[in-house]
Amino acid sequence: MMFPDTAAQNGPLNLNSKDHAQHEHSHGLFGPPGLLALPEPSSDNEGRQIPRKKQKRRLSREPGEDGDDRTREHPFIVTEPGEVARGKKNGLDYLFDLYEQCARFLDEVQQMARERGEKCPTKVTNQVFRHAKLKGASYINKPKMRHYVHCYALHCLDKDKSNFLRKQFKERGENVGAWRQACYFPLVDMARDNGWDIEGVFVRNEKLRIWYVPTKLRQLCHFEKSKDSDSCSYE
Amino acid sequence: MMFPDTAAQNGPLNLNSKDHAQHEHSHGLFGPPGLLALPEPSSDNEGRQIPRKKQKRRLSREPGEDGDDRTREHPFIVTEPGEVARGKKNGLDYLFDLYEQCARFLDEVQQMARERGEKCPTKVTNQVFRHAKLKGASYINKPKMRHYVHCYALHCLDKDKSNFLRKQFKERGENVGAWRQACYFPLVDMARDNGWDIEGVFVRNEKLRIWYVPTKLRQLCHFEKSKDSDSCSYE
DNA sequence: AGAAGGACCAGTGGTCCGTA
DNA sequence: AGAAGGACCACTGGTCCGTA
Repeated sequence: MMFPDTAAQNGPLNLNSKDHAQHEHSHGLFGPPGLLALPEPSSDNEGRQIPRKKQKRRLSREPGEDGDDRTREHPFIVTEPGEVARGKKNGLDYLFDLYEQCARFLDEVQQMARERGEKCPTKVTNQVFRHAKLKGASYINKPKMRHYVHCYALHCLDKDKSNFLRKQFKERGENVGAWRQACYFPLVDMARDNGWDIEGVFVRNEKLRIWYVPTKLRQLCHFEKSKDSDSCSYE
Repeated sequence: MMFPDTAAQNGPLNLNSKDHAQHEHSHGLFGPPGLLALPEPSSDNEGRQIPRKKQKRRLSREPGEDGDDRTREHPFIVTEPGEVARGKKNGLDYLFDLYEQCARFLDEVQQMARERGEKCPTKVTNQVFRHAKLKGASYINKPKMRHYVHCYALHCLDKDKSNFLRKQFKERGENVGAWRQACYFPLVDMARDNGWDIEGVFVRNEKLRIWYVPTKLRQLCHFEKSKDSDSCSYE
């Protein structure tokens, strides 16, 4: 498949450093203008638009459209480690595996960026989610992954506590939302033990490094911290 | 000056962790909903909008407006180290000082972010430029700073070569644009010496770390690299 | 002509809320 | 009701080009 308009018509690719090895700064730099002109980047840049005109998003599906009928993912339920969710449900091991998949997709995006000399993301960005979708992982999406990041964080940072929490909440018959809320608190404790540097807690962990610290978690840490120092000043 | 609408009406600040110190996970977590509700962040967030409705930018100044007549900064000329530009010109020492000022403004922004528990920028972002303007440094702006980043980079990474280039280009009577172009090549050489990791070259330098690698420089490195490996495969 | 910077814009991080 | 995720939006990084 060819797109003549994008494939051809690159500006002059005269990087002009054939004599770049010669001594000092005589890089043929004083030639004609257009000297440092660079060709367009490869252009098949992971589905990103080539610019020109904001696109309109279509609103909800018209009834009567063909519709490839992508049904939603099954909701998560609280499962203990190793337990497979039965019925139209997904378990937490599966949830955490999604995070590992994202890490792999990020690796691929980084690899591609490096090959192309483009800036290389260090985090799971929109680009990574786009790439995942393109690679067929349609079950991965940004709101979901962001929603449970801190649960994954606990899983990475203290597997025992994470596993214990899962068992506990499963026994009590709590729903996913309750378990998710509960995951914040052990993390706040860990932040306290690390001088309230929750960012650092994330960055220092090999697997967590690539995930943004969730706003709510950062705020929780902030308020706990100010409470701590308040009571301190009354001692 | 008070803005009652923004200052009052914060949501319920029931972080509700008064019993946070008690054993294990009984953090009062099973109380009423709204439990993890957090108050609005401090809101005087460096001129950022409080959301709701995209704002229109005014186009160029109507003739006949009062106009505080902020004239443009004087253009830069190539000066040698220590030389003060005369006439309506600015010298390169002044240019480089602008970068140091930005670093200080970034420090301030980081300090504020940490106090407020907000995410803390590691680079000179829009927020930093906004802060600089707010603090009266109206002579600092993003396009200018981005334009000369690689010149500052050379100044940071190899002061001798940078100074030499300045003297050389001043002698030859070259204009700022020519000097600016010339600054790319020593940097490409440095990238080569560092396995083409220009990102790393920036990040490893204390002062450069906070500046984004300019697109053009990254591209230059990329094309030089592919040229190198091409000729290598023919040996 | 050479240069400074207001203004623009594709895309991002973040998350609300119509949906199932 | 609880949960999944399309869609939205303030803002960002990036830089063009009307301006002086």
